[in-house]
Amino acid sequence: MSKPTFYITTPIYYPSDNLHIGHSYCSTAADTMARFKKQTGYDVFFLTGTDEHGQKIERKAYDAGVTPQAYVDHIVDGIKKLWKLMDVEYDDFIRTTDERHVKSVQKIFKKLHDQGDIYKSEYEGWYCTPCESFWTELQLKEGCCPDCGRPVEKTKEESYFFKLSKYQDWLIDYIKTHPDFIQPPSRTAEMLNNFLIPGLQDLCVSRTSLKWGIPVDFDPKHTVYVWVDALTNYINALGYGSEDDTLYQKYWPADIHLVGKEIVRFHTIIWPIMLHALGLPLPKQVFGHGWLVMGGGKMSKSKGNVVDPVKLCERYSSDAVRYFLMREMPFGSDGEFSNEAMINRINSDLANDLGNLVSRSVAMIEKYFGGVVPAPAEYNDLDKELIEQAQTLWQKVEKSMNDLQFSGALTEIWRLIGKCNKYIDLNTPWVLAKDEAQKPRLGTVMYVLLECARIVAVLIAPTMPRTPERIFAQIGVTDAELKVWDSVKTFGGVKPGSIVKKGEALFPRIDVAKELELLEAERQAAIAAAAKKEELAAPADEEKTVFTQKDLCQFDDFEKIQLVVAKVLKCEKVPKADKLLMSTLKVGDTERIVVSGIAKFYTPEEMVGKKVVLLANLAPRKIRGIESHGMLLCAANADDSKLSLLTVDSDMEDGCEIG
RNA sequence: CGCGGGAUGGAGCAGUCUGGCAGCUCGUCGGGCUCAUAACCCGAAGGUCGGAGGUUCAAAUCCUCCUCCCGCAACCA
Repeated sequence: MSKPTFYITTPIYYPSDNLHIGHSYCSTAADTMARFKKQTGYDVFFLTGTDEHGQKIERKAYDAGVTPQAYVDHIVDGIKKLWKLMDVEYDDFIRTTDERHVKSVQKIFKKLHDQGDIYKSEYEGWYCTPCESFWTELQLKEGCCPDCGRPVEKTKEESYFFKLSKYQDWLIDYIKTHPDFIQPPSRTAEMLNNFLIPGLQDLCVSRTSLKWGIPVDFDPKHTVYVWVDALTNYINALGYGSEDDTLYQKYWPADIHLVGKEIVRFHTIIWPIMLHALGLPLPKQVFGHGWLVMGGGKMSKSKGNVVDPVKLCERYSSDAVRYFLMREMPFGSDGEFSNEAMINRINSDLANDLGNLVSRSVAMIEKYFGGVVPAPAEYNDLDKELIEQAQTLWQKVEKSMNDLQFSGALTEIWRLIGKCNKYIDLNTPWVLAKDEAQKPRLGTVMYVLLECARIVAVLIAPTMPRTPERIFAQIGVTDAELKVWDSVKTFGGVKPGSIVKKGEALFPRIDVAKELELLEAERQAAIAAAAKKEELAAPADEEKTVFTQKDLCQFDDFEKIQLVVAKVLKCEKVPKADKLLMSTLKVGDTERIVVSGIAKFYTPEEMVGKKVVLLANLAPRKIRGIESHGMLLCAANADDSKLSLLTVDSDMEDGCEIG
């Protein structure tokens, strides 16, 4: 007797900054799906939340002069307001700083440890100072930090590791035998070829350098690193492992984890293995959706192309924004976001097609029938064709929605709307109205239109939660049973005799030119603001760039280092490497090849002739197959966004020693 | 030859699996209508389906090669 359950999640967002339209996109999709499932009779649980730990937030909070907790509290506040504004109605919002989550993470960590899937590394490891990250020998890429690529130091710092490698074959098998697990299917090949088949490495799951996180309770100097912390939110929110796990029992495994394509990897490799190790069932599906791109590029603050969903919703209504997001691009592939595209969508689909259809239908009933819905007389072929389309529409919508093809579902609905507008023209009610004898025919036409409007209102509800009621109010539908899913399977729900009432335009037409101008002005202002902020932040950052002096070094040690002036004779890009330049250097009477990761900052042409500083006696190393003999000294800021080669102040011959 | 995805009228996309008159939305132009939010309806113009070759009665679709774009990965002594 109980309804089937449906558990859907969004990723837990990282609250280091306010969310942008890309996050809204994902949450709107999840919400639309959740609403659709509720509408079609499922017992739905919709989870979203925030992933609040980690270095970046610690730093942001420090910069803002507040505690990390206070910092995330503030951002989370804004996120919850955004979801409210966008009618994203989640059943639970989990924060990784929640007590329930922290406790459960500790338990899970311990369990995995006790059963031997998490082990403490007994070997010396490698530490990347800028990243404050600890890596195993295996994780290193060419002997460098796999995150930032900078040199690492040998340290004895211990760390816990999760045995991913142990379950690799099982996972490959699982993915191959469950073709629906990773969606869209193209992602499956990506995961298998890039990560699984080459082989997994054990995963570092604790850090001793990280303070803002969940402590490993049985070894408190360790902090749980992101994986176990973030991914387990999906079961922790349901009370897994707690005294009351009824929700877990009821809803797990999840039906869909909706994630951005950039994190498909974590959800289809690390998370399944973690669950499997815990002896738990896997989510039925991980769906990687595409990104909203703007002007061809990813959104970024400095480009000034970050779109603020709050502004859009305030200006155009959340239903309009939701409609645009769900309609504009097929779910799963990337889509272009532009103000123009959005406004055009709103104008043509919502104002012209839907809004105007309701408006003209209601206006005619008021005009010709005093606002009282007429009873239909006999249906002719024209009517029957439209009716047939209207009462079978739900089947197409249902199919598309179940495949997460929101765009397809909406396209089908709008096909009916288009047909209705045409139906009006074919029947020319204004002509019928002039002939009293045609009154029954006129009534039939009006009735059919109104009923179609009702069906449309019901079907768009998951995507546009507010609009249906506004339509119902105008077309005089008050009975609750005429607003539910089953009511669209038979034509004829609207009751003759009910009263229609023309209201405000559902979606007022937008003046495109004017609006674009306004938005552009705002965008420019945003860029200026971002630039200004950066300017202000830059000096402050420098002050705060933590300069930690390393252990003292004796003169003897320094003597080991041989720095010389070198002249760049030739320079070319290393093929198939974005960042590498290969330079031929003249050092006195010798020549040598050095490979450097500076291609983003210098072109080969401008390198030629430069007098640079070379660390000459560095042990040679192969980089991308080329043996590099030494290292060009550079100054670089923390995030590598700025870099400058060291040169000598006045012209010195190559080969001169520096010291 | 690291792994994927993509290239289709001016714009954005579908169609490709399973070959059969090249389709949708927006825009442009012309017409119709007057119920409606200058909205709606009809019609037209506009594409050698990224390039070259091949298979076939027939190719956007299948095969081979090539070019360009986008992710991921790699790369940072």
